[in-house]
Amino acid sequence: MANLKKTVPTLVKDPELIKKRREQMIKGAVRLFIEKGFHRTTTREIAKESGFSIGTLYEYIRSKEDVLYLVCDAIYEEVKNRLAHHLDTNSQGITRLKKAVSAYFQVIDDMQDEVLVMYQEAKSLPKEALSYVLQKEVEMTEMIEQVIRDCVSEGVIFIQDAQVKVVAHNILVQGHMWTFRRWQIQKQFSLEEYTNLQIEQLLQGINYK
Amino acid sequence: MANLKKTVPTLVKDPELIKKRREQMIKGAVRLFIEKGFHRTTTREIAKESGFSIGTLYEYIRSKEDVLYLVCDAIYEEVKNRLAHHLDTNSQGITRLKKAVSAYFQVIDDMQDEVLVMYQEAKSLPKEALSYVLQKEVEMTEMIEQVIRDCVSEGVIFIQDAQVKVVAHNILVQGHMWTFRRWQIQKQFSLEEYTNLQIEQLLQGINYK
Amino acid sequence: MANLKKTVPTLVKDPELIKKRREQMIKGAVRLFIEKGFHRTTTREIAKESGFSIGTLYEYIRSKEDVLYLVCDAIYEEVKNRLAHHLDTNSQGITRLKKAVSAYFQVIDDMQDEVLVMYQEAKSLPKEALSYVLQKEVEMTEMIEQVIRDCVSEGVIFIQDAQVKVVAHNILVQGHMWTFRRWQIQKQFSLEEYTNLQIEQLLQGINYK
Amino acid sequence: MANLKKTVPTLVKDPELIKKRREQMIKGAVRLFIEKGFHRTTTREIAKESGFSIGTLYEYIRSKEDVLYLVCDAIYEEVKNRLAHHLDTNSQGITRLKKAVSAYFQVIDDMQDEVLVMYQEAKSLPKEALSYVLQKEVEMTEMIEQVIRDCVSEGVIFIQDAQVKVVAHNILVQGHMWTFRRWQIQKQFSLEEYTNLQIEQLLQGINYK
DNA sequence: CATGAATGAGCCTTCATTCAT
DNA sequence: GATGAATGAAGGCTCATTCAT
Repeated sequence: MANLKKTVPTLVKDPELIKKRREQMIKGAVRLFIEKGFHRTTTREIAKESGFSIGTLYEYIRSKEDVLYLVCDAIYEEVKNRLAHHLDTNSQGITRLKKAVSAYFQVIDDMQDEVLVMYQEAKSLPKEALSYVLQKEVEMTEMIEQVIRDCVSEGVIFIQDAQVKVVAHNILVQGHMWTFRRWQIQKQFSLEEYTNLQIEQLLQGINYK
Repeated sequence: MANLKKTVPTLVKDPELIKKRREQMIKGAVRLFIEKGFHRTTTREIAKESGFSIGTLYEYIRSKEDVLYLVCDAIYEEVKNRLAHHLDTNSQGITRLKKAVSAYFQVIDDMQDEVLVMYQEAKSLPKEALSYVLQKEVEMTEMIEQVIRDCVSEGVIFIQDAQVKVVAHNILVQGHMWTFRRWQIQKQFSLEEYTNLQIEQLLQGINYK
Repeated sequence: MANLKKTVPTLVKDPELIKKRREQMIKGAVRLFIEKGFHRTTTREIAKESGFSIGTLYEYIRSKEDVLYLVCDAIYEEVKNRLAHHLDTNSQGITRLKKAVSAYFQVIDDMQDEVLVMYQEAKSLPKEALSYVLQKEVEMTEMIEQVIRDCVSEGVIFIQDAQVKVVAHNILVQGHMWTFRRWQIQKQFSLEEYTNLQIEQLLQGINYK
Repeated sequence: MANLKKTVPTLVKDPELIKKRREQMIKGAVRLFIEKGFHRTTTREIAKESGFSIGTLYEYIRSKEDVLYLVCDAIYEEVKNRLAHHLDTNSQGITRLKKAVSAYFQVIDDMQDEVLVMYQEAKSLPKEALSYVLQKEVEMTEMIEQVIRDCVSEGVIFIQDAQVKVVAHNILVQGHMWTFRRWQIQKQFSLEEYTNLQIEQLLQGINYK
């Protein structure tokens, strides 16, 4: 269950430089992937957008797929970090869950393009790299699950264990929805409205007889 | 808002033949796209898998993207038809909604691979073709919305209009979830369990203080 | 010990065409390999020299190494055929061996450039292809050995078995010498002189006390 | 016909250092060339195998081809030296020639890989460098020729002048044979057997009527 | 002197598309 | 209508060489 970070081999030795160059690279690649997708972006374009030559690009990666991995990894890391940061509340009771959902939706909204790219292109990752990335998804799910379980422990929510998982997945996916279906949803709702409606639905379900 | 079917130009006149060849083509292409994705599939492979030559393939389409359009269109049509077929019930009250959700999840489960392919590759469609396909998504949403509204009209559900939309989207996306997150979800739940849990959640929300 | 011909896969089906195109390709490639060696020759150059486009080249081979294999194979085949043709004599006694050596040296002289290329570049063949080619060398050796053995059977030569092998190898290699050391040898001797001297040496050795 | 040693320019002044670094370099390069050939070896690999950086490598050479020249030159020098050392006998008569051949074959056997590399890769040398190296080959031939001529002078061998040259070339090439055709010959004979058979053949030729 | 990051020309190969038969 | 050979733009990647530190 350990999830050692997969490291992409480099020809360059200086760790400082690696960090710097990869940041440039990721930034450039994300911009391009958002614009035209992974397959339609060439390595030459990535190099240029990153501010260095094609030769230099390949000093920091072995293959184009490495760029994708680096990009997906960075985006996940960013989302997770932001989320973790926002979850760090002292709220009590159901408020805690509400705030978590709000925070999560907010993070997704802030990183719409990145999230979109990641979910659309990750499938092009080589098998092993994909596993590493999917593991991150599992971790995200667990973070949300934990918030719910905390509420259960506190006695503010009464649901069976299986339902916890389903609800966690639902919340996650409702975040994705906000980006994937934005051409429909963001025309109809503001983020705040969307958040409120989803939280309401989450807590009360449909009010039926 | 018009939804005229976008037609792909052909060099061949005989409509019967067009229909036949395109069916072969779609069947072959879906198989390949499922296996290796749109970008990694070559037109030669599509022709071969379809049972005719590359030259013939290009008698029935203008570009590789046309194949993708035909495939996405066919899959949507199939999903919509199957769903429409299953919705055709005489159920009353909340049961009607429950059955709709069940039916929808069942359809998705039956067409997992196709649904997965469609949602993953549609983004590679040229702008205009993408619009046509997304329109189908809107229609699907409306079908679900209609079921909910019917319940509202019948007086078995009391929710505001905005919530109807959100719930419809949620249901749709929970269907996608069943395929997109199958590596997590299908390990944890059977389709029946998943369906029941989602319906329960949908109707009652979280049982909280 | 069977030596099935290794066939290079093609995208083209018409065997006539394959034969024709490959002949063009081999001819062009030999010319280039002679001029600048295998590694310094580009696939584009091969295509151009063969009279077709780079795309077409790759319809008839899978990799650059395939060209080298085709070239080596063709040269060996040519040398072997020519030699076999010339060996087809009715000579008796030692004359038979003399004629064989003459014929062989003549063939080598006629195909100097090709022979040179083949022996210099074959090492770049992938392992398996190299084996196929080396097998041809074995067959050549056996052809020469056979001529010697025939003389032994006829009772015109008396040498032990091991010596037969060594002599056969020597003859082969003295042929190669004529091309590999041409910058020295061909300055000093005409082919006829060289042939006579080698035959004399072969038969009598050094006349020593 | 002058045979001035071609010197490879350096950025470094200190002759001691140059000598030391080049020895490292040659040792490393030979190892790599034996393993994968000149063209498949990169300058980076050479630097690494030599124990210094790519930058340093280029302080001691101007181009990759310089490395090849240095390597070929060093190998030839080594072969020549070893041979000269072994020839330094006091033997008389035909024994002198026999010992020379034995010694030469022994040297070749000891340096198989190096000899193989040199003869296979020297062709990639730039024209001028190639001439320098070939000159070494001439010198080797002359060394052998001299041994034969000494025998002729001593009156133990009676052959015409032209034959002397041919025999010298034959001996040289029979040495190469031992490495180039090792996949055939070394399977059939030990070095001793091979040496004896070749000497026998050299002296007596084929015993024919 | 030594280092190693940067460069970019150039290589091999693929593949969507066309068109003569 | 069907076929498949031909095309060449374009892509991913390598590697000899340079030069600032």
